[in-house]
Amino acid sequence: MPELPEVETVRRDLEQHIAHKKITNIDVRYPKTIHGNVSDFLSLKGNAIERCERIGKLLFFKLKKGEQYLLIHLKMTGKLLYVEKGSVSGGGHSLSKPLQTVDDKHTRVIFTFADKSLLFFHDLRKFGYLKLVSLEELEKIKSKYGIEPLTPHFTLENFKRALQGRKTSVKAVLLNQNCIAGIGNIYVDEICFATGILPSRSVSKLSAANIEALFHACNEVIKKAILHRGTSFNSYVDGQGKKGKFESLLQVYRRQSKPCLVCGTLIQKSRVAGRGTHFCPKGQK
DNA sequence: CTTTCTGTTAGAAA
DNA sequence: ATTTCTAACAGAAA
Repeated sequence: MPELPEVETVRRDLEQHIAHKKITNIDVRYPKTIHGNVSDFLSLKGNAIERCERIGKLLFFKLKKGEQYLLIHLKMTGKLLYVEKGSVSGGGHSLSKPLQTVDDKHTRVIFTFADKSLLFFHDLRKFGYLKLVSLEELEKIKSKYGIEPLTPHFTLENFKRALQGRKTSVKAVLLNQNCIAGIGNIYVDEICFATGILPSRSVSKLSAANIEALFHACNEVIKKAILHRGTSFNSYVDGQGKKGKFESLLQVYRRQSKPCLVCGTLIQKSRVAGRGTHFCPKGQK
């Protein structure tokens, strides 16, 4: 679930549910999920979450005390699930719908808040991490991120600059978080499809019009995906059990061997920038 | 059974 | 400096 629209959806939900809550307990089931010193991490007990923020695909919670920040990266399979007080106990039926998404086996960390609500960090593949950092460390991390769609810095001028002098493919640049932040493998294919540009095309061979089209498609595709709460294959489910709705709106991703929704030509799949890549051989050049 | 693939990215190798 | 490849891990699919 982990591209910008999905992480933003999670951020908004968490902001609603856990902002201003005091952390009363932390259960670290899998210590390697915590980057840095685990004992230091446990010092979060007694602190409170002030607000939930995000840059690119990285979530971070500002803490009330100590100018500290809790970074959370979901990587491939990380999920954050908020569960209301009472929903989790007993193994009952009526109130336990969220429980179905919290299979205990892959739960790595559990936060308990003062009102007895819970936040589960669940991560099958164990690539995701939680890390406590200072403001200084946070700023250093943020400074490495490229421009992000739908933010004030994401201007056509800056977009051109981000692509300037690159010798690699369009796909590699759009996936490079240091150039452009937040785009992952699903949306990069969707953006390329929307612009009629092959993901494998060299950035150096793009026309001015191509660059402008890509710039607009980044904003439009990401905006639309956020509107639909992202794409869920098996991923994000909120406290009410709602999944993302963008999957049915995907134009090319995972549509190999199916007819192009524009021209009917069969969508092809290949490997570009080391990733599975979907495109229409007729509509994309 | 084995092999390949999967939404990410840090770090090594080229 | 930039680009490409691999490893980290688990499980589904072929």
